Amino acid sequence: MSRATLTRDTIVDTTIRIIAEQGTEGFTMRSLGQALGTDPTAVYRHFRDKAELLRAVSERLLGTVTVDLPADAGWRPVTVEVCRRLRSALLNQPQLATALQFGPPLQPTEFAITETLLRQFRLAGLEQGAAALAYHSVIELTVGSAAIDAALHSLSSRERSQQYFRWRSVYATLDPAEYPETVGASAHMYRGTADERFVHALEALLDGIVPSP
Amino acid sequence: MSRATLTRDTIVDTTIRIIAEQGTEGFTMRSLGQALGTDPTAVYRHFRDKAELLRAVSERLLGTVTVDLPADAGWRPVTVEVCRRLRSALLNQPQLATALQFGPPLQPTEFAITETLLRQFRLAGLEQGAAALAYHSVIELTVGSAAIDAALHSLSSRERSQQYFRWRSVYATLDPAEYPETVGASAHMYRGTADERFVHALEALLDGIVPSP
DNA sequence: ACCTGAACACCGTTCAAGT
DNA sequence: ACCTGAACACCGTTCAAGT
Repeated sequence: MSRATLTRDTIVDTTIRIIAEQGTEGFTMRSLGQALGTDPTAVYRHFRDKAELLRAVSERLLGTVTVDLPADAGWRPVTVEVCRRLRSALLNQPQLATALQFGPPLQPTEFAITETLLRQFRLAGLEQGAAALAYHSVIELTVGSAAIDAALHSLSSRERSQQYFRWRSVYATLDPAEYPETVGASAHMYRGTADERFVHALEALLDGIVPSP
Repeated sequence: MSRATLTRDTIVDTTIRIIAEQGTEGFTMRSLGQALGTDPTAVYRHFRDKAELLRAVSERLLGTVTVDLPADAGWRPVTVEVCRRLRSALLNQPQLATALQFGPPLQPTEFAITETLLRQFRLAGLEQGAAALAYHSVIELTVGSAAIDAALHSLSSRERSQQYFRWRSVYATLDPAEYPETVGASAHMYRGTADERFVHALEALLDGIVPSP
C-alpha cells in the first residue's frame, strides 16, 4: 500500500495500523511485509528484531500521554487524565500491558509519565516515599484495567455492549443457592463503559491515597 | 519422567511445573511431550488444543484462592487475603493475567472468587451496585500488579532485589533538571517486595471504597 | 482405545545473492 | 546501500498408521 521508501516511521505507522485492525495475533513480520509492499525481511534493515520494533511502537504510543496537559487544573484532574491516556495507549498495544515491559529500562516517554505522576502526588502534599508508593499503585490499576479490557478492544462499541450483556446473563443464571451475591448483583456487573469503571476505581484509589481534608 | 498412564491431571501437573521452571515461553507442546515421556501429539487425546489445556491449568491454580478462608476475620482481611492469593495464582500463569481471559465465560472456581469478593463488600455495607464496582476495581488492581510483576517472577528473590536496585539506579542517574521528582524519589521506587507494594495499594483502594467511619 | 510419527501450514530470523 | 528470496529452526495441529 504505502509506496514511499522504507523508513522507521513508516514501519511503525503500519505496525500500529495492523495491530489496531487485526489485533496482536494478526500482526506478523510477514503480514507487515505485505502491508509495506516489501519482502518481509526488509524490515530487518531498520530494526534488529521484532522486539525492537514493538519497543518503537510503544514509544510512539506513550508519547501522547503527557503532551498538552491542562496547566492549572490541579493535581487530581491531571492524574486522572494521564492515567486515562496511558490506559488508552496500552489498549492499543496489548503486548505492553501484558507483561515483560514496565519497570525500567524504560524509554524517554516512559520517564516523562513517571515524572508527571510523581509531580502530581507531590503537589497533593505527599512525601517522596508516599509519592513513590502512590505511583506504583496507580500504574498497577491502570495496567490491570487495560489488560482486562484488551481482549474486547478490537470489537465495535455495539459488539462490546452485547458482550457485557451476555456476561451479565451468565451471572444472572447461576444457581442462587450457591452464588447468591453474584446473582443479586448481576444486573450491576460490567455496567457502563470500561473507561467509566476504570475512572471510578481510580477515583476511589486516589481517595484512599490522599484523603480529603 | 512421570511414567504413569497419561491423565488430564498428570498433564496439568506437568504443565504447571514447566511454566514455573522455564516461564511461559519455555512451555511448548513439544517440551510438554518430552517431560511426559510421550509423543508431543499424545496430549491431543485429552485436550482439544493448547487453549483448553491452559484453561484447565488456570482452573487448577484459581481453585486455591477461596479455600480455607478465616471464618470470622471480618470483610477486610478476607478481601486482602483473597486478592493476595489471586495475585499469586496469576503470577504462576502469566497468560492468565495477561489478557484474553477474565470476564465470563468463566469456570467454577472463578465464580467462587467473584461470589466471595462480592459477599465481603456487602458485609462491609455496600449496596449491590457499589459492590459490583468495588469488585471490578480490586480485580483490575490485582491483575495489573500480577502483570507487572510476572516478568520478574521466575527470578530468585536475590536476583529480583538486584533488579529493583538496578532500576532505582536508572532513576537516580537521570538528568535532575528534566526529571527532578523522579531523581528525588528514586531511592523510594520499587522499595520492599512486590507483594508488599500490592497490599499497600489494595489497602488504599479499600480505604477509598469503604471510608472508615 | 490410545499412542506414534510423518506431514502441513505457519512463525521469526539469517545470509548469500542480487540491484 | 538497500532489498530479495531461499533456507533454517522452530511452532501448533492433523491424520493415517500402528499396537
